[in-house]
Amino acid sequence: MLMMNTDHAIRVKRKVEISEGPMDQKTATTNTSQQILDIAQRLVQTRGFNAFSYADIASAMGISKASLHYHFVSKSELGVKLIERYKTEFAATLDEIDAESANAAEKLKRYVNIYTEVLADDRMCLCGMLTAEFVTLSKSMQLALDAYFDLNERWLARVLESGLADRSLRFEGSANDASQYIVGSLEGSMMMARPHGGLARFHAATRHLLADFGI
Amino acid sequence: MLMMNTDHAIRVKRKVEISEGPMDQKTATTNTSQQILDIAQRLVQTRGFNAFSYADIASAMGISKASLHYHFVSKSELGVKLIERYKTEFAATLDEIDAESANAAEKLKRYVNIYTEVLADDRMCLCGMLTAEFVTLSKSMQLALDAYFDLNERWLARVLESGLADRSLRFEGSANDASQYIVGSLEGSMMMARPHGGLARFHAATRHLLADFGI
DNA sequence: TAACACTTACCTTTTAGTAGGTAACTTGTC
DNA sequence: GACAAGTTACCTACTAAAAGGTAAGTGTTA
Repeated sequence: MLMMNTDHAIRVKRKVEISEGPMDQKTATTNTSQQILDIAQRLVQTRGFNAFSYADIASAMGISKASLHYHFVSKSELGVKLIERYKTEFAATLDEIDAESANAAEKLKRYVNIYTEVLADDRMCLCGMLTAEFVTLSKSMQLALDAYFDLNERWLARVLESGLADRSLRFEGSANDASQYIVGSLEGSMMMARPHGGLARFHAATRHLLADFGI
Repeated sequence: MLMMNTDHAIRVKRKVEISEGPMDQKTATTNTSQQILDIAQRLVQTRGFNAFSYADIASAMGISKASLHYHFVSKSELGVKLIERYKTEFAATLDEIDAESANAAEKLKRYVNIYTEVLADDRMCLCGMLTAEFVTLSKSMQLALDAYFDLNERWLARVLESGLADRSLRFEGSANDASQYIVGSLEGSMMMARPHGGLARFHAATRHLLADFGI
């Protein structure tokens, strides 16, 4: 059995964080780390966390496995960073949507569109994929995932409540239940569509879902 | 990278199928094979196909890994048998529902209830879990999965059409699209509920979904 | 005697992770 | 401005454990 990824591999070596070092060195570090995250993310989104290895990333980047361990001590740490980066980007997009949308209905449509674009790139939602593997992940990855979905569902619930107020949305039951229903539906439709039906299937599903909220 | 499970390990040894052998021996074989499938199924439903090994099953059953290979030559073959058995059981349940239900709405409610019971046992749908891992599975497992979902969606589409006729269901769009929407929603809600929200979350989701079909 | 349902004892490959080293660069001190 | 000391971002070479799988044998049963 792939045991739960341990968290006790606490980083002892020097940090690679943003320092007062000169610009080009900092950028170099950032680039490599970001590139590792980019490749790892695509692997998780297409294959899952338990179906890729450091060797895959190493060969894709043309560097050694040991270098990967320099940037991310353990696979579990890499996983946590992956989720946190994804969440941060997501939060920024949600802020953008909040700033630019005329009403709640438009916000919801744009939210759904985030998923559509991920699927159009032939990927599963990072955190949806990880949720399927949840029990096999380290505690720290599980906590990071919880935080990601809390963010999503709290944002959605706020949008839904404001949709009742501005009369751009219609639905029954609590905004909390509805937001969880939306996330579940989108993740599931995405997961099913990737191997069977593709974007067309997903579009049909989102039309159905949005219609259910009066859009 | 965990490579796609190869299918070229064609079974050369004697088959373990239902034969003209004496009853108790046949039963013994069947029992062991079924027990292997039972344990493997629970492992896939809780952890995923890429997160368990023959060693896990062996230790759970108290037999050797080699014995498992006697019953199922490769992990891929075990996977295919798992999906086929699941599909057969599912088909039998759908027949039962067809035979016993007064109208389409009742059929749909009982269909949803199948998922609820799986989740109540703390499992994900076998085929939903495998769908998340789809691209990492062998061609033969992928084909078996396709067949499973075809069965589901065709049955659902028939129920939905008859629901329009007997006026027990209401929905917009094609029955095909709607049936795919239902499957996606259920799989996704189930996947999300297992680590976060549990049965209560899933119940809220199914209430929402069924309401969407006029129930 | 032949099939069945197992066993022990291996095999190869892959896994995550470690030890120790090095070249290039930055930094602080004189 | 020279130079030692430290930092960064890598490397080769390794490890132990686990993965899926195989070869060859054994006891039981019909």
